[in-house]
Amino acid sequence: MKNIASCLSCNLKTNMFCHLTEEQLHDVNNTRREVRYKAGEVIFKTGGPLTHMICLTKGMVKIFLEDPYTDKRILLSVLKPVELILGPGFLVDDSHHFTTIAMEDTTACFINLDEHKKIMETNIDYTMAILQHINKKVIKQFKKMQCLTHKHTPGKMADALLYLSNSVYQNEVFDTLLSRQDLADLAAMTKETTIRILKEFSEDGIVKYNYNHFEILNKEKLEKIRTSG
Amino acid sequence: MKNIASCLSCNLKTNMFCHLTEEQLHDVNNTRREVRYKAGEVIFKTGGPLTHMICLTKGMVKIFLEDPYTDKRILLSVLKPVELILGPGFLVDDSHHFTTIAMEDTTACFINLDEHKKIMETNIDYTMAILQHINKKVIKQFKKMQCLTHKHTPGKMADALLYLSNSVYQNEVFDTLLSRQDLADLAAMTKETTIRILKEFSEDGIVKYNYNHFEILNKEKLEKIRTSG
DNA sequence: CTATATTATTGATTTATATCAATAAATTTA
DNA sequence: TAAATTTATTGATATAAATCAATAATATAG
Repeated sequence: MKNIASCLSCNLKTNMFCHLTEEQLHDVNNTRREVRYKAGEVIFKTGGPLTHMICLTKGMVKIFLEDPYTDKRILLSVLKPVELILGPGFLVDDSHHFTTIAMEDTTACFINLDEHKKIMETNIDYTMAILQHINKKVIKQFKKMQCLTHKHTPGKMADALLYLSNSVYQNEVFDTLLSRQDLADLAAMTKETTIRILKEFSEDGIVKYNYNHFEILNKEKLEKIRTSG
Repeated sequence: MKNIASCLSCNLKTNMFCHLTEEQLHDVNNTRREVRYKAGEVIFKTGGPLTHMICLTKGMVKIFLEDPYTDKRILLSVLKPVELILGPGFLVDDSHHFTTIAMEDTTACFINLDEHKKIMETNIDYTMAILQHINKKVIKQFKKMQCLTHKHTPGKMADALLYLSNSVYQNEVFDTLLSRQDLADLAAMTKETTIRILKEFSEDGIVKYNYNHFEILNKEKLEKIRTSG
């Protein structure tokens, strides 16, 4: 936590990197590559080789699970700066298990996983922070899995909207870069059903929207729909 | 890997513990508690305090995700000895996020998480093995999530049967302690649908079963059903 | 060894949601 | 700016799977 200033200086503002020594931070800073993406561009692709983790320093990205056989996808999460993206293939099969796509102009800092592993081996605070980061994701996944398998479409859509409002945009009013199909993939349903449920929510005065502009008008009701399912 | 003999001596046969020094293994061995369970008894309960991890040394257990509001559950996995069970609440909120239930006479070795953390802090090989263990689980979860959200009931049931045959019982012929409701929870459907699909599989000569005795007759066809979905 | 409770099975019905098809709006390209 | 393409919306229909209800089989308790 001591070297937050240094973290800021290299745009690696994650809590993670604040566990590094000045020397380690220097090493990371020297070996990292900054890559810029435009909206829609793929950063990581499922099945591809996992050689780096990224620190997202600018722009939002969307994380998809993809089925290689069907073209069905689950929108797992929407991530915003500053966030560390390290796939579960690390230490397992060195391949990507999700696809990462830039939603807008995005800057990602690529950090070599050999370098990362070397640091883990000598910096236990950092390693524990990584482990904590992973465990937090697992807990979220558990909740998502329960939501998607047990709730009906209104409950799933309520959950999706509350996720966007609470966790992503952190505002009751937000403009999203997600398409209707993305929203559908987030809530695991078809785009047609997404549209119909949004309309219902609108008619019930729960949300107000126009294209990609959304306003959560009645959060309590939305939470109720999420809970009751 | 050097001290496999010592691992065996204390029944902690997981690869994990083979990374420990003699001294660390000794410490674990001295602080661990061996607990015996009967069929149906709860080992960990969702929401309960996470103070220990367990090393399952005898008997199979089932791992459930539980929804506190509805009584719907997902049977996440069936674990058999020797397996380490460490919930994602570790380093996060120190609470259980899944429920662990003994399926038969079971022996579990409780290892204090403070002790465990202490060892992690001084033994990087062990820590990396833990991280690998967690990442492997995450990859499995991703697959499960995709299966449960996108496949139809025959595909989900095929997946469940192949999981039991390939990963749990490691045999085309097996007797399971899982009830029809458990199978339903494994494949995220109702028990009635489970029964109907099993019957269909039986009529098509894909599986043969009688109560809890199952035989996979046509694995290729079952795999095809899983894939096509 | 019967009575009771639990689990498994089957059938009839309902319902949620996907699919299909057509149109409308918005965005991109020429 | 118009044409073409993509994305969004609406409606009609089909269908998968849940729910409800009843019976059968098995396990447990008295």
